[in-house]
Amino acid sequence: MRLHDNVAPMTDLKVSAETGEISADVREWRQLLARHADLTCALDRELQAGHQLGMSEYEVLERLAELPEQSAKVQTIAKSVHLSQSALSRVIGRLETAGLVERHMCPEDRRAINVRLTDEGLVRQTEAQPTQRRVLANRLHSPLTKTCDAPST
Amino acid sequence: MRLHDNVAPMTDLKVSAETGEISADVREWRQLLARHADLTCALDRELQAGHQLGMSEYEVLERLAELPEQSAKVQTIAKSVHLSQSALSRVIGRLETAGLVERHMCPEDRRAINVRLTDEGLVRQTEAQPTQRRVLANRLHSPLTKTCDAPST
DNA sequence: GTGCATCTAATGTCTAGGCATTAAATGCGC
DNA sequence: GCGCATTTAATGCCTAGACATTAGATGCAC
Repeated sequence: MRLHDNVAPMTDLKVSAETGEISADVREWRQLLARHADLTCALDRELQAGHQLGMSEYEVLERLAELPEQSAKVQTIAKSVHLSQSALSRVIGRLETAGLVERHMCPEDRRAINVRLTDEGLVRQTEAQPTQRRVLANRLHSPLTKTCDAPST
Repeated sequence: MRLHDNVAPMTDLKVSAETGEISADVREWRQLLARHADLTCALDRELQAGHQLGMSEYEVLERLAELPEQSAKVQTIAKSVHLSQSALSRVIGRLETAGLVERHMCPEDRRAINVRLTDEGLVRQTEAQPTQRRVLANRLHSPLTKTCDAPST
């Protein structure tokens, strides 16, 4: 679960010192977890089934496709995606293997790598986008039954 | 990423057929992802550092502690936690090894397992709860800088 | 009773992803 | 120039968790 080093050192602050009650925060947190699980699950399944893409792969493709130059340094991508640097490196590796992006050396900084969307990558992202949008539209504001069955049929 | 079988078969529905724009849904989805990553990361880190508990372990302890009888069948717990049946079984295994819960056979249905919070488990959950509440209070509505650094100091 | 479908929880296996380390490149101090 | 800290991306290693399978228990049909 843990992510890179995102977390501030703990300091104490208003703890409402609840005893046994379920606080509003906890209710909201559980809703967030439920929504996240539902969407993540649906997106992953539909992107995989329809376009052979995992959610992280799609996210990276999408970020590249949004840029006018359709390429970016790994570091830049890292800032807009919730993945550790190593995980991102591996996602890019999978995308490269699949022929959807290419890795190129940066001439001006030879430590950095430029990741460029290939034509096929753009096609794939363009195909997958409606799937993602449809899932979001269907589920982002749906009632949340926890057993998240079939609200869209 | 994928979860059990939560997902409905795809059917087409209002796709707003956006072209290149970032839709409101996408913005909302990215916020959800960011919030989830931030909280997950912070909770996991603080629960681990302060109480030797992962987030999933804590969630299960909390669910049990909320029940008057402080025990439940695995199946029942599964319904309130976003884990596959196998993952839950392993979380319970870790909790059992740590002495925080006990597994007992159900007399009335010998397939089922009753999971009971031990005294130590209750103590641990009680100690950890303020940590969880503090993190939620600090971060659940904080501005979201994506590089989620130190909003609480 | 004997099958047989169903349900329960545990486990084998695999992948994604996190942390730590590494190698290469940079750039600054000297 | 020569070191040395910093930055970049890749990789080794490990854990959590998902899917598939398994073993045991149940219960119904007959």
